[in-house]
Amino acid sequence: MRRDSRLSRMLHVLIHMDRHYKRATSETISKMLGTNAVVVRRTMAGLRDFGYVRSEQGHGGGWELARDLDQITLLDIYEAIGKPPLFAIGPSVDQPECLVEQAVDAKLGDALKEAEALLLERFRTVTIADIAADFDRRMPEGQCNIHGNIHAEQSASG
Amino acid sequence: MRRDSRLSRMLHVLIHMDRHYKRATSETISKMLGTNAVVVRRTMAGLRDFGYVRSEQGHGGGWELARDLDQITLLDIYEAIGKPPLFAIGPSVDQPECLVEQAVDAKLGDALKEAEALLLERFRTVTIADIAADFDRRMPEGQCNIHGNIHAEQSASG
DNA sequence: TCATCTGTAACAAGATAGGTTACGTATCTT
DNA sequence: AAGATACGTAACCTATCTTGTTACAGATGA
Repeated sequence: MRRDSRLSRMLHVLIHMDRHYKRATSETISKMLGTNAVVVRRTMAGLRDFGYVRSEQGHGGGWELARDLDQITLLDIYEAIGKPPLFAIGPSVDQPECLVEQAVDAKLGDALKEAEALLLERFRTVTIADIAADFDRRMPEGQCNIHGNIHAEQSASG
Repeated sequence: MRRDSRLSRMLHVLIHMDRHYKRATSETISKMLGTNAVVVRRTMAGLRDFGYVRSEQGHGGGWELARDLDQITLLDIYEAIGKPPLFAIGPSVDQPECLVEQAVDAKLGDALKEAEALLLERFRTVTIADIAADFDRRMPEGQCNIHGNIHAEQSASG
């Protein structure tokens, strides 16, 4: 299985929604992400449940932001997509009876917990608006439209 | 697939080899780990290549430690098993042309790199002997034999 | 009524660690 | 020399999880 890219994808989408779309259909978003509309609905369902976006059914419907980007942290989105596992490594069994194995897992678990705490702390203190600001700094003048067109073209060709 | 448990398993084995066996066959080790002899050979091949263990073929052969446990760090073993991915999350594509996506991945990548650096630093400063010492502290007096018998029984029943 | 959207179920694809079988080769014992 | 014991490795299957895809039901607006 490839690595879980839901967090990255959702951040990507939310910034585009803020900058380039007032309301976007799952189809439009799927073109942005290079994926499928069902995948978009599936992943964004969590964000809707947590109140970060709204969805409207039927003709003229789609997705829109329900909160300003400076009011949403990476941790919020991580939780909204269901707090998927952060680490690819771990113990072999959950509750080993072997005391050596317990000692190994405890030591390894300590290191992982530390790293996880650091990662989640970063997630907690970074808002999506912070990332959008990074984008503004990266973007050469007048590149906004060109950039927007990347996705527009994908949308047209799809 | 469940999480990669090779690091945990190898640490577990090395401590047992130090404490309970001077030389162990893949079959014996596989019983310890609740797995298969081929899996053991496959995983321990990396440790052999890095000089942490030796293997002897043929009658009377098996695996033995080639270095003291206080001379092997968790980082050593992590590298010996091929530095498998530490994180289960990551970007969707490797080199996105979208500048928003680049900004997202950069910010996310910074947080992940920090967490990875912390984790590897812990791996670097902890020796397997440190874990074995933790085991000694956990182990009530006289439990060593009982503990050893857990694996001995598994070996006998297999 | 019909086209447009979301909501979901169901299932296939892809990736990777782990499990299993099979067989080659080395080594010790007899 | 023969046989038993063990490692080395290829080949293939399994399990698990994200992602991709198809199909269809329900909601909404023209």
